Amino acid sequence: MTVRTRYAPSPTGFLHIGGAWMAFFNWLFARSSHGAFVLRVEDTDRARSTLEYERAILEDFRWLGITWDEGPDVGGPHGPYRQTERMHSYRAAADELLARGAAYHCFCTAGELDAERRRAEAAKRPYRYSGRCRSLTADQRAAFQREGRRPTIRLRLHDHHETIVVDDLVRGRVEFDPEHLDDYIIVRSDGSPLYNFANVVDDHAMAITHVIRGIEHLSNTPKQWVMYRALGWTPPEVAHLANILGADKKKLSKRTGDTAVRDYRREGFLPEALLNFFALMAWYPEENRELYTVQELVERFRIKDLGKASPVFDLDKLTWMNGVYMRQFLDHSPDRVVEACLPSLGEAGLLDGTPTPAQREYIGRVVEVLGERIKVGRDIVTYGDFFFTEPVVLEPDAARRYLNSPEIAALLAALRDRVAAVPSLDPPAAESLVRGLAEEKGMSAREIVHPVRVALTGKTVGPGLFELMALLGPDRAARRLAAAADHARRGGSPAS
RNA sequence: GCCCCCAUCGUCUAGGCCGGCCCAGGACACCGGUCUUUCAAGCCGGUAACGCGGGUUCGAAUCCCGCUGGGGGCACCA
Repeated sequence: MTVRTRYAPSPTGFLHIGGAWMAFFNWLFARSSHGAFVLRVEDTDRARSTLEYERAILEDFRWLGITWDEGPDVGGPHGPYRQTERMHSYRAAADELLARGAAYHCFCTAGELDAERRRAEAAKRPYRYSGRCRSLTADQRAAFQREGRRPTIRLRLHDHHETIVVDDLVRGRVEFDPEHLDDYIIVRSDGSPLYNFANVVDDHAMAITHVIRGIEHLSNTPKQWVMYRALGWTPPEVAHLANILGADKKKLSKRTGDTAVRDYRREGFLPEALLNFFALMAWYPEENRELYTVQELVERFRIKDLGKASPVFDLDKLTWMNGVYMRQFLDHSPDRVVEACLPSLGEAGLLDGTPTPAQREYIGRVVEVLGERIKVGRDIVTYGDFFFTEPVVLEPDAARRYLNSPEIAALLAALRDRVAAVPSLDPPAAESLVRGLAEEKGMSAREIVHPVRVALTGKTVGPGLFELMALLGPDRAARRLAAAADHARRGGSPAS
């Protein structure tokens, strides 16, 4: 049997970390068993669904490297892949259910049902549909029809008395007493299908064999199982995963951090790191190891080894992991690091639009100088903004501490003259200029390095001083040293 | 209210099916030290957990029961 999995996003927003995580395991399972991964768009909620969101979600998946074999854009043998385009099959399945007597028309209005529900709540009884429309006569139906009532369609669970067993691939056998289920609505009065119905019909039509989904669906599963049976279909294998929690142990929300995949992309996280991290939130392939390539994950994945508890999204660990990948890319494909830094540069106003080849080259050199300091793309701004600003912005504390005396001013001015006198600078040249000056003045390198660093970068922390001087070049370095000398001469107070 | 799921360091987890190798291992974070012009990275070291209560057993993180805590479901939402 060929494994076929799916992820079914609703295009009502950007791709959420939780959704991407769930999709990832479905994808991983399909790939590890040489099966197919299907993307199905659940857009029956027409008020909130848009094509823009659909496109954005697809783009985020593509960026992550989660590829689909069938979907709304590429089509496939079981299409179409948007629920709004599949209304005919829901209609057909509903008719089939009606014909078999496994479903019936319900003429109760929303208001009437609401009243029923409220009564149950007031009596502290669990609400179950009363079943008033379960066995209407033709006359009664006609009467309701004449009143102008438009019926919904309900699945008949009433006759089902056996225990419903869900064999969850990660949780094992879970039993449900059918007495707690009621005849639930599968088609609205306007003829559109509800989630539990469309989902079953589509999974069957698309020959889905395995579904990995959120635990919130575990309680829905028995309802779906009854429908599969009524239709004479075989349900897929299922595995339910607990949801990702935020640092506050509550459901991941904007309050505790970014929730959209796109936010992480913008901040300069790498898809490789994200995928590796995703895996670890529910599954450790081997003991004592946390770094895996996607290929290794695909080779090792076993659905049974998935964890049952709710993982907390640990941003610190993701950041560490991203740093590991950044350092690897620094060696063999530094362009990937540059790529990850671009959005942050744009957002910080340090880069306008798409970089020219020359700008890209320069950014590449900045990345090289910043080196392993860049754990996330945005670090290029926190550590290296001065490579892109003119004049440099002095951090007040740093200037007060290191650019505060006439002696410093003289020192910086002296270095400025030496820097201005050379045609070009490479790191060794920069080093000998600085160390040479220190020696002549009888100072330690340390004493001169700090003020110079602040003069050139505005900060007390950053990349190696000589590398940074070389990249800045004699002109810019000289200008900054002169400005800083002025600043120091005034005793560290800002220019008026 | 009813039903379902879950429970090892602050966090992610290994181990639990086949009880002794676990006075619980790794990683992130944190704290020291080292390297060093700063920061980061690296290296060395450290703090830190089996939710509670009963069983079963010579022996329980591991098996059983109860409790507590957390999460989810009970829609003409998905």
